[in-house]
Amino acid sequence: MNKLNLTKQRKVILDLLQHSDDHPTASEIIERLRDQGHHFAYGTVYNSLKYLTEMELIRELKLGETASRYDARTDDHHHIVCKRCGKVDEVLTEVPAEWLKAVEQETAYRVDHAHVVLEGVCPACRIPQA
Amino acid sequence: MNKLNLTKQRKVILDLLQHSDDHPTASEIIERLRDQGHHFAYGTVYNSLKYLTEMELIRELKLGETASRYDARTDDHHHIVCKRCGKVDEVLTEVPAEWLKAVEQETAYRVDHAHVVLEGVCPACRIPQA
DNA sequence: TTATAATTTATACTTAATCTAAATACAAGG
DNA sequence: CCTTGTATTTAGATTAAGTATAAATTATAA
Ligand SMILES: [Mn+2]
Ligand SMILES: [Mn+2]
Ligand SMILES: [Zn+2]
Ligand SMILES: [Zn+2]
Repeated sequence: MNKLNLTKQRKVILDLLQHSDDHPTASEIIERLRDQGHHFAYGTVYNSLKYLTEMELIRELKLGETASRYDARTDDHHHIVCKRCGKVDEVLTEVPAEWLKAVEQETAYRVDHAHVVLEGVCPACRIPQA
Repeated sequence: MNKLNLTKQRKVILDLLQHSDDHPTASEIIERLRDQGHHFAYGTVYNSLKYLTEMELIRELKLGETASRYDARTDDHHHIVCKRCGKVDEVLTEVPAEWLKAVEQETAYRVDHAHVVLEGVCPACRIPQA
């Protein structure tokens, strides 16, 4: 409920994410900041990512890799990972509500949220190689 | 394709998992082994879990927590995590095949596998407190 | 038995992420 | 403009999960 405090560092990091077309990890973000001439402290990048996530300006993705990825897309959606090249793409097709109902029936949980991580092979990796 | 080599350590760990009704992490497994009087090296537990996973006798679960969990249930299924108490329960209801088809259409990926991690509140945590 | 390969063990190391304490920036109030 | 309190950044230390290494042990096979 607090008012947003976008420091220079937080703004730069948010901007970087909003102009990325992928889902970078913290260390990829640090690399890109370096490339842009910024030298924020390691901890600042983590703090900023946490702050932006709490403010719901970005989302933290845990896709089962060692490091979290970050996403400026904040609407509910899923992700698919290419098992060959590691590319992470968006999945906007929504999980059917009846399925969630069925899960509530089965488990007796109240279901708040579902995140699907799909694994597959991306179009580029499927092209036959010479 | 190699024949199974279940050493004493691997057997004990597999047995422990098969008799667990939850989804313990590696360090929880190490604790329980201690309680049973076993003192396997730290690395042996990790190696055994990796071996058993590769042999498909158990499955490694990455539910977005800091540590992997392990599951002796090897048929395809999903998981729901209670946001209050952290309990992890099984979800056997299968994701509709049409949904997977729709994702293939949307992304142009070939989809091999989908793992859903649901978040909700378990029945016990929903009981009104005094 | 002796040689060979696989596994376990103890320990060192890596990586992602958090914590800490000092330095810096920022927002009011006077 | 100056002073004071609060929030943030910084650099570096620390934690936690997991991996790597090399010596010791165990199992397999000639
Ligand atoms: Mn996304
Ligand atoms: Mn399970
Ligand atoms: Zn690919
Ligand atoms: Zn609960």
